[in-house]
Amino acid sequence: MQDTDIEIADLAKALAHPARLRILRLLLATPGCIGGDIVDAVGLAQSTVSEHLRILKAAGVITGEISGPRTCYALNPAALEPLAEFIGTVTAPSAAVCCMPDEKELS
Amino acid sequence: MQDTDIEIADLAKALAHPARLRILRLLLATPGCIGGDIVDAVGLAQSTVSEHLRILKAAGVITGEISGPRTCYALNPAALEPLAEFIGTVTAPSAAVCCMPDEKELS
DNA sequence: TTCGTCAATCGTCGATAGACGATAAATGTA
DNA sequence: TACATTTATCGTCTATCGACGATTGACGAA
Repeated sequence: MQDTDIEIADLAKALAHPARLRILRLLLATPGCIGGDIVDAVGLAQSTVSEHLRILKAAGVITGEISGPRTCYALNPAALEPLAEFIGTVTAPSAAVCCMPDEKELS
Repeated sequence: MQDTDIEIADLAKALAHPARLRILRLLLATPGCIGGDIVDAVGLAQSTVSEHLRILKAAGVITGEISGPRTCYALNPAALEPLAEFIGTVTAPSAAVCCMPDEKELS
């Protein structure tokens, strides 16, 4: 259980910064893959953005493969699974696996 | 969008520590509410646990009301909503609001 | 009132995170 | 080859995190 908790904590840590959330939103909104456009979008220094990308990549949330002179970043949503499961466990009182639009509104 | 991101980042930060995840699991597994039992369960110093509880409470993830000489902690799952929504947005490629067990396995 | 218990706060310490500029490495192009 | 572009890494600085012991405050019990 504590191994899992460390993994989940690391995932949460990867999401625990507005700049990284912004990067994920960018990758989500961009059909292809983007490289240095991220730097302009988040408004931080190139080295800082590179560090955030490294953290996200280390957590497995994104993938980055070198494509010529630039790097192609893409989302890897599956990596968030453990964290999503934990939150689901906490938010779902006891029942409701899925597909149960009962009195719990899901906005 | 960045206000929301800051809020989500703060929530993620609250989850970004194994001890805090452990506390949440304890609160989830405990029917009533518990006080200092948490200290024994997580195996850290009382002041350290109190600090973790303060962080969770500041994020709104738990509530703590004083009940006589001790404090009664309880989960507040609704506070995780923004984070859950973000993760849902990322993990759901584009369609599939819910109730669509297609080729994406949901373990 | 006095004591014991429980939780919060304070002060301190080392470790980590976050930001930046400067530099280096890789690659396509002139 | 030489150059421009793009990204990663390094070094440095400040701020925050995480842990602890010690102290304080609140409350019930003797």
